Amino acid sequence: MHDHDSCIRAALSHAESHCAREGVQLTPVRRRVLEILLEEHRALGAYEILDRLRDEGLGGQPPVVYRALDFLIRAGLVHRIETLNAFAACAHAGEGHVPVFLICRQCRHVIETPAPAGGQLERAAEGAGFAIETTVREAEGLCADCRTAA
Amino acid sequence: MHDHDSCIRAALSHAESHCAREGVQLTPVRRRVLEILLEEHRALGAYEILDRLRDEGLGGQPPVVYRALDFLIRAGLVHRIETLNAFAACAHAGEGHVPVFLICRQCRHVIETPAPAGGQLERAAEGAGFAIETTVREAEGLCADCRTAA
DNA sequence: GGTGTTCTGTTATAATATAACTCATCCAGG
DNA sequence: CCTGGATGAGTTATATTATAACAGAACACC
Ligand SMILES: [Zn+2]
Ligand SMILES: [Zn+2]
Ligand SMILES: [Zn+2]
Ligand SMILES: [Zn+2]
Repeated sequence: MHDHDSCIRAALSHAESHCAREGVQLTPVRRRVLEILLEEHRALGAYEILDRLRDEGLGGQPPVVYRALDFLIRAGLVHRIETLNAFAACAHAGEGHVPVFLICRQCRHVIETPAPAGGQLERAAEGAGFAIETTVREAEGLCADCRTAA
Repeated sequence: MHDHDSCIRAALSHAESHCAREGVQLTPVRRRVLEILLEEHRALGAYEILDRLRDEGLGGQPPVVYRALDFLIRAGLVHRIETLNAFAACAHAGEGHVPVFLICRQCRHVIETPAPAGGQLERAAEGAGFAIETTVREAEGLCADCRTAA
């Protein structure tokens, strides 16, 4: 099993030092959005996050949460999952990785696996003279638990 | 340069024989959606396609175009580009490939490159005991033309 | 001619995302 | 001090993307 409390603390402290180093602000809204994603430990839609914020009296309109997510994504602390139109806290913040996501269509869990750069996308881009800026690598299927359950 | 007329004809004839083989119908709406995507030779949003259909008196409501797109995607004739929430005719229909997309953020062109199976996604999945059903591989950046222009 | 199947038409609405403007705060330069 | 720029939050309204739900046409099979 996984020590979720210490995993959250580590991620938050990484976020703090990252923001301090970059000279940007981890404001209460931004910090709370990151905490929510870390606590849930799964991908949440922007409006799910917004509902949580609203319950806590912290910014009741969509732009608030979308701006916070933009910030966290630019900082590399959160990833957007294109396949789900959802967002998840990075599970390997600060490790210099390309994110690869495995999304279970049954239990909806998202596994972020660390991967080195230099896969098919990079090779394809090189062949075409294309300069990559960001990449999306996502797979949908059945996770190990759901496979054994079935 | 690229002989677009013959490329469209080839793709349509592949679509016809594929549907005949599978015993499914390439109806007028479905065929026209595929033609539009082939003619444009780029990624179109569902509502852009819908506007074109409407002009031709062929199905004026969103469900019509979304249903046609579902069909064409299931048939492997069209791909959904997750990064753009858009759709593009497959440039390698019938060649048994995993789609890899290079999306230029400047000219919005989408390059579909053929790629073999067995990249990072598959390796990551194997390590996690995850059974892949579909994959998304997309990169955003600058295409060769836009790089030389800049 | 009934009966199941497939496809389309239509209305309404859900879910996701952004534009545009306002206001508060902080802080460096004068 | 006080002021002008920068940053971030609040708010209203709206744009964009996608689906639910149900009705009717067309056809195929028995
Ligand atoms: Zn990550
Ligand atoms: Zn699962
Ligand atoms: Zn393809
Ligand atoms: Zn370009």
